[in-house]
Amino acid sequence: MHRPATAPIFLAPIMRQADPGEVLFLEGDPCEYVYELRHGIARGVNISVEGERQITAFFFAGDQIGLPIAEAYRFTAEAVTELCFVRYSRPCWIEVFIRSCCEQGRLLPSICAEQDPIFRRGIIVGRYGVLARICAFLISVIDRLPEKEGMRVFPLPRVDIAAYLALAPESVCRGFRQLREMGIIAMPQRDRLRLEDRQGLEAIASGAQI
Amino acid sequence: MHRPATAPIFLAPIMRQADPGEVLFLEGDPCEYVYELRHGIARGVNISVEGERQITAFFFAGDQIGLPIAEAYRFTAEAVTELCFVRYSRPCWIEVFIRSCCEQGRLLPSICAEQDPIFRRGIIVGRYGVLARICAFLISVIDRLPEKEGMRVFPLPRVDIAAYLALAPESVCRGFRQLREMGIIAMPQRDRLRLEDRQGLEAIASGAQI
DNA sequence: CGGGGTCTTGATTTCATTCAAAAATGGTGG
DNA sequence: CCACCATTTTTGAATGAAATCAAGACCCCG
Repeated sequence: MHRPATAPIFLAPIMRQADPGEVLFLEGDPCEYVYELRHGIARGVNISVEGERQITAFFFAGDQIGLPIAEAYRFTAEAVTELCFVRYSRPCWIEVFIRSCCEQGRLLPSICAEQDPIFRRGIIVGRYGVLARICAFLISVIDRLPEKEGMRVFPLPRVDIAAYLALAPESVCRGFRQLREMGIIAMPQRDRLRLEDRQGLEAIASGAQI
Repeated sequence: MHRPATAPIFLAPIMRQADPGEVLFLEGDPCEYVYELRHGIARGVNISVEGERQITAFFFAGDQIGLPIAEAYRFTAEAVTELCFVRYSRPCWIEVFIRSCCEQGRLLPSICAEQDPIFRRGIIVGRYGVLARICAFLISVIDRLPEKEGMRVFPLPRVDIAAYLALAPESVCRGFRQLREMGIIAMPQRDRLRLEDRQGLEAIASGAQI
């Protein structure tokens, strides 16, 4: 299991659980804890005044989320699947952070690890075309999904993928079908996925015409 | 090195300049310097393999960009207008960063200040509709534009706005026209802008139907 | 006073959303 | 184990919005 370089420094904390849909923390709340995912998938959610819901990132086992970079959390974090996680209090996390800054002289994978998915999502959503977005999305998640009997476990609801890609759920569905018909992916069930043609996927993701 | 407590955090560095279009640093290059803008506007650019160009952020006077959060810069930085800036070497910046972490116990506006615009852009681009995106964009920049004779100086090329909003330049143009006709903004010249109806702007930005 | 670039406008085409409905899935209780 | 229901997913057809295509206007600079 992937784990950030800071993890071993912490004392073993209590392992906690969350059910699908459960909220870990709310956008705007003061950053009290940093959450470290051990198992399962979480989503970062932002809701506009008018109720438009965007998923700004998906997070996986090994990710730390809710870093106290600002005073308040910048997104709401919810469990997508059953979740196992631990959490560190803000002062405790900052202490470890600073120590590891001093020792290693670099600003830590941890900050990067939370910011990067958000950054990448911006670029994915900025692409033209349903297929390009879906492919770019798949590339960014496929390697972090657990494997089972030669297939990736892909438990993300279509609605969530749509909210992440800024598309209608129907468009997501049609996109997946097209990729199946093109022989780029296999999806025998909703939540099982296998990459058949990585090159093709990458080509479409980076804007190649079909 | 001994320094009185009242001393400015950084020693006064050399003031540098850049012309429109000039590159400050390139995506992928190792983070050698942090750039602090003193005057003018810069853009963060990401180019896909196929040449699709996205502007992932605009930066203004007071912003620090190119923070060494990862080993390499995650975007290319270019001057949009004439630019004045200073820069700090990576080790120097990190030293100040850590000290200020320790003293204040918080992770600094500085990181936030670079990440936030990128985060916000993701949300803007994730919105449906040309007008909603343009309005959300205007809200995020209008207060950072310098004022002149009762109008904001708005020197961003339409092409850049389009690359930022993931729209065609023509759509940006039509959007601005519509906002003008609705009496929400005034744009007597390309690079002059006045907000006539902030509430209206905010309403459209957050998804209100017209 | 040109001339190259950016910007704006209009007409057309393309593509994604929407609307509507059917199929699949998962969970529950008999 | 099966029938039933609620929810999610998938599919098809129609609508609508933004991209594209093609000119024309404007602006800056020499």
